[in-house]
Amino acid sequence: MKAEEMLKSHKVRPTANRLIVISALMEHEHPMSIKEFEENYVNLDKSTIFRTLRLFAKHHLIHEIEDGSGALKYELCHANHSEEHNDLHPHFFCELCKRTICLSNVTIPVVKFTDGSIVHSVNYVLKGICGDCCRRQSVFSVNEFVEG
Amino acid sequence: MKAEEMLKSHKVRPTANRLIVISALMEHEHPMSIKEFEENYVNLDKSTIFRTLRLFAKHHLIHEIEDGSGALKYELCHANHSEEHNDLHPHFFCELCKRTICLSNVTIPVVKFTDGSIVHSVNYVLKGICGDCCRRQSVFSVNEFVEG
DNA sequence: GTTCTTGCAAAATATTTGCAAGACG
DNA sequence: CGTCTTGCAAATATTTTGCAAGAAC
Repeated sequence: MKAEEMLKSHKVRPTANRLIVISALMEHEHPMSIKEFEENYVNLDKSTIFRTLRLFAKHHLIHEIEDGSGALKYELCHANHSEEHNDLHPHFFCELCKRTICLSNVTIPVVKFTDGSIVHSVNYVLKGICGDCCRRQSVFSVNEFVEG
Repeated sequence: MKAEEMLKSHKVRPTANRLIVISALMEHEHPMSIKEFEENYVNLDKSTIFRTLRLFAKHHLIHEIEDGSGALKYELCHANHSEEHNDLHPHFFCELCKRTICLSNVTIPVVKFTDGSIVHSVNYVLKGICGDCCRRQSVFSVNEFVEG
């Protein structure tokens, strides 16, 4: 789906800025932080990015991911239906290369929940050292970089 | 276990401040933010709290929980062994009353992970409206959500 | 014209550090 | 003594808002 249709189908007016933001999210395969938008699209203002992403989230175009990096990350929602986030997957945050990786092949394990609570979203994040970093730094013992 | 033993057994020197912090964590059954410490223990300095908690986390006395409230939460680690966090459980963050509730009766579902990554920690947070708030506010229809 | 959107500045919130004084062993 | 710990102030980081100008309808 093209960027413009994407917005329209979620009842978001496709302004220039919004098209930039949604396109960026469609191109990148990893979740992006506000800072990342600022750095890569210099003419976008921080508060515009913030408000745009908040709007997108409200309209279920994107997910917010708290990966413990200190900054929220955002990624496209691939759910089939606009109101139902059925594309939830865990994320892995690498403490070395600071990347947040979608484990999109893994369905999020659902927790039984029976006390009348309403669940709006699920955030499942693993933290550690990713495979790439492990291999890259195999000269060091595992314990050395656990300690930082 | 008493506060002082707790610290000593994890090789943390039991200073007055640290005893206050660890005791607070032992008394409260819910995860606490730095702000909560500041407000409830006025003579504790913010940076002292911060450094104390960081130290505790490093020595596996506590867990850090990112519940999406904007501030990290901390709670006692009840794991059997000091190096192995086997007491991990999901948390539920209520968007209305802002409480973070431990679903301590639920074991965290483990994601298969096979590419050579090292997992240090797991953060599994559900967000929504807790049962108490739901009942209090009949505004929300129970059917609106994914009953898990 | 009215509403929506944006850019700029700045407030608000949270985390983190530098440094010197004090406590501890 | 030397090291660890603390309090204070301030830097940094991130999120969020106020407001007026501009764009869209």
